[in-house]
Amino acid sequence: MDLCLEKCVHEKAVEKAVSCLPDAEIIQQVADIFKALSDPSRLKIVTALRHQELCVCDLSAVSRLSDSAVSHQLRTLRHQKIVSNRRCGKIVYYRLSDDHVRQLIDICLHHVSRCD
Amino acid sequence: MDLCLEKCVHEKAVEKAVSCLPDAEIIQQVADIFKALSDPSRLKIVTALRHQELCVCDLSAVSRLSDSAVSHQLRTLRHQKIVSNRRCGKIVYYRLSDDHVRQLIDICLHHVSRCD
DNA sequence: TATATATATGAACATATGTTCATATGATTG
DNA sequence: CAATCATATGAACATATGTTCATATATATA
Repeated sequence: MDLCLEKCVHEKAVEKAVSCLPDAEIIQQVADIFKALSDPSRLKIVTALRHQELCVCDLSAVSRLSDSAVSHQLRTLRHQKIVSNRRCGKIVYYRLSDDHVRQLIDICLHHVSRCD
Repeated sequence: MDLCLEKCVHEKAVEKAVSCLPDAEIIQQVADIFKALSDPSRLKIVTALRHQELCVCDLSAVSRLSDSAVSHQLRTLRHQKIVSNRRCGKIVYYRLSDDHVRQLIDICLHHVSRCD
């Protein structure tokens, strides 16, 4: 362990950063949201849901993944409360839970498109 | 393989979603940005840099990670162009490259704090 | 009730990832 | 130039992750 606690160079700045840093729990929650969006398969699913709700089968077609793979990924997204669903007979429709997700994706798409 | 291509339920919606879906390359780039932010250690580093630049040693202190671990993570963040650096003698200062990153983190912090 | 369809889940496997430890590089100072 | 400090990197290891395949559940229909 070479934790830089005494030798640290900019004491004032470090103190400020430490005091502004969110709790470990909050950091973990934010990390979990980003993680949910960090896989291309899940990102395709979420992006496809930006403008409309779709069923699992639709999402398989759009993402070109197996139904099973989509279902597994939807579970992850559900657990992170990124998507919600409603059942209508045999069919389960998924939608984005929250507009924040839409914003995150839009910012990133903007970012990689260099439109700033 | 049980790709749902013929049986797909909502042809119109699927077509629309497919036509709106960004290229695989763009999806991958966006996923990479989210992935860079999906680890608590990297997220601590990036969050600490939200309001000021800090050197590696400072970042070790703030995040309570070893210098080596911080340096490895900074490399990842550098490769994703999330942070930039400047050298000043022995010391290397890191800062966020782009305001988009700040926005992403702010939205997520807002989101998990349920302030909507 | 039996069958079919849409979705969900568990186990297994291969691959990716984050940390540590050892060591290297680059810059300052004696 | 030698020593020291700040940072960077490579290898190794344990853990996490995404897909597939097999199977289960839930709903509709014959």
